[in-house]
Amino acid sequence: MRHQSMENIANAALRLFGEQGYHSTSIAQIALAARVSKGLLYNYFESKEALLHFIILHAVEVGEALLEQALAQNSSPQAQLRAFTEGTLSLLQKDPIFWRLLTALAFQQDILEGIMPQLMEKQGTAMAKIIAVFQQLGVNKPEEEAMYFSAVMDGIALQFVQMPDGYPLDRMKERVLKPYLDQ
Amino acid sequence: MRHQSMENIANAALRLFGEQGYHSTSIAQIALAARVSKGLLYNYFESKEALLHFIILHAVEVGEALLEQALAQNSSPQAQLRAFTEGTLSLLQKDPIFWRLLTALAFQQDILEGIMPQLMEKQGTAMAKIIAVFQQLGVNKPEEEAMYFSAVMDGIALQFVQMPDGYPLDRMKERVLKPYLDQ
Amino acid sequence: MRHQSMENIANAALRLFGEQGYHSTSIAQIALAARVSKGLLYNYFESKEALLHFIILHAVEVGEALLEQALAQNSSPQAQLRAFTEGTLSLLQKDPIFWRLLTALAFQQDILEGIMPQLMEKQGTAMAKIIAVFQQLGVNKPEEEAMYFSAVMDGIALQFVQMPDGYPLDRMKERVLKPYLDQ
Amino acid sequence: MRHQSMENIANAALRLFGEQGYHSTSIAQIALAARVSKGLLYNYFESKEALLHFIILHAVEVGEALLEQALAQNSSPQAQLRAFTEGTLSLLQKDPIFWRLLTALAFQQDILEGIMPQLMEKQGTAMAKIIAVFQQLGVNKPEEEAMYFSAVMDGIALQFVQMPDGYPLDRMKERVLKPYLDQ
DNA sequence: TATGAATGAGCGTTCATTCAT
DNA sequence: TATGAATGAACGCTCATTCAT
Repeated sequence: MRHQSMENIANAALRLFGEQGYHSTSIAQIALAARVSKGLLYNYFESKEALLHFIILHAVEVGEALLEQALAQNSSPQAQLRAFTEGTLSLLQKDPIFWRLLTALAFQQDILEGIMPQLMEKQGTAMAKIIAVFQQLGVNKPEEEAMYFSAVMDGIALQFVQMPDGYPLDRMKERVLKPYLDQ
Repeated sequence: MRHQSMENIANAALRLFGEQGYHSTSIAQIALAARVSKGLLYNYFESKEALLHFIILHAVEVGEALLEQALAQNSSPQAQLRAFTEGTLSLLQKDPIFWRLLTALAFQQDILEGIMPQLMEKQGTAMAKIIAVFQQLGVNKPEEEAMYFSAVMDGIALQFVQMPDGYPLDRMKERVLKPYLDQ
Repeated sequence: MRHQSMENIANAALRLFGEQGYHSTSIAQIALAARVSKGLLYNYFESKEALLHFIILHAVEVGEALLEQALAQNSSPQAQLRAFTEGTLSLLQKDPIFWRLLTALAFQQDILEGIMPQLMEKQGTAMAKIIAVFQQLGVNKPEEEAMYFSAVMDGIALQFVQMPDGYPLDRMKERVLKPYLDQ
Repeated sequence: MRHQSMENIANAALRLFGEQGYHSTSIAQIALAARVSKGLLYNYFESKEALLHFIILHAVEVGEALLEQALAQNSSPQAQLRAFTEGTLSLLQKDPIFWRLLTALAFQQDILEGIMPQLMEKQGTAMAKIIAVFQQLGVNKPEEEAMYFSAVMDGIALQFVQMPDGYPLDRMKERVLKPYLDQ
């Protein structure tokens, strides 16, 4: 971040996008919340869409780092899978609003068009790593299992961000891991 | 449906909302696609939001009917679960754009506010029926398992609507059912 | 009135224009209140404006008739003035909403443009008759006095229609007449 | 007034509302006449209605100041009454279009709803002061006389704004005052 | 005589974006 | 670096009016 103002803007935008949705949040609101002028915002970000893309890419990088770390800090595939799962769900728990935003955005192609290629590429890379983990786990069809696993994680995230209070995240986590870590 | 025009409007709106998102679709576009005037649209729907709600509720009712049928036309819980799973995924396959719209909407509270209560109620009713199926299946913690199951289904739907071409929906289906139907 | 429907329409329009104002009343509202279709309304009246003009001219004719009668049924100018004054104020009292409409319209040239000439002519005719009464009363400058008198009547009407409840219409009436009828 | 533009807007709106009526004047027309964009208008005024209210309250304050001054700068009730009467009529003469607007508005409740309370309160305060003047004049029933006086003033204003050219405003003024100031 | 589905111009309003300062 | 006055295109929506039936 080049500047405090830039960080303020990104944070305010993140919060407001998450709370109200992208389209329902105006530049004026963001500038007000960030305590800067609308003009300044355009010094840092080319457009409203560029601001959004900046936020999204930041988030995705957090997820990448998490996966990276889970793999690096553990040697057995079991431990890696557990670390990644726990890390992901704990991110969710720490900032549900943010992940709600991301989930919501995942379905609004009108907004994502500009960064879809980058996102797809990053997702492909991550998927490859997860497949490798399942391979080492020795499951039957590692690709299919990785896909199933990531569907489950997505589903849990989806349900959790919809209803963060009272969702049994921990029990779900154990339920996800059980088939792989049992025994 | 009072008239052909009303159906045209609802269909055009569904397609455009699904393709471009709700906010990025204008009334003018819908009217154009439905080959009616903007004014006529307001003879049938009170507002853009009301038009959306109409579409959503229609969709939810289709889902309800599916569950109903799966339960009614099968007696064993195994057959019921399979029928419901297959029915759901076949709906997805038949009209991915539509279900993409629905999934996207699930995260845009600014839009849903008006019908959230109705949706929550319907969802609660459906969940109760699914829990009952798992109870009859004799699984350990039926509530938790139902939740897990619905997370998996949501995750698969989510991934499928994101990438309908090439997604191995059938293999995922078998993967979902296996733990419950395997001997 | 050619027809019951026509009367229904005119009455409904009168009431709604009076209650809500001309611009804030829609043709749809009038048709609904008159229990006819919008289409039928256009069988009887060329346009919304024509409907308004019809109502206004009707009202003005009522006023003309009142003045006529006050003059015809009384021979002394004192009795004529009293009869006209009392008649006018009793009309006000009988249907304040209607006269409020008329008063309001008197200031909306955008609406009146089409019938201004007719109204001016009728008003000139009436004024001439009132001047004649003051002449017979032997006041100093009958033209000026007639103008003053009509200003007073307008002012009272204006205040009364603004606040029909509790306005001391009778006492005002006596106050108006006193200078002319005393002794 | 924060800016020249704001003044331009208010002046243009005043003129157009007065000439064409509130409903028949569009925001586009006002912006055009004020030589600003439609958008800018909304930087200064929340809505078309708020713009109107701003104009009205400005006008009413002018009237209040006039009464205040008439009372403060004269000690005898005769002089106060004359000063107020002359001041009022000279305001009328200076800007008939503006007062025509105000008079027209007095009858359009659909528009006034938002500021009626404020207006009523101001009017009550003014009326109390006028009653006090009549009390000091020693007339028979001061309240009633004040009401009559204000009806006369309203009636004259009404007729004058309807037909500013050729209306004998001065002679009417003298006619109004005569009963009170004559010896 | 009577209907109401259908039209389309025009409305008030919003908001991402620009630019002189 | 920072402002906020100013723009203008686009939006959702209304409504007087028409016309096939």
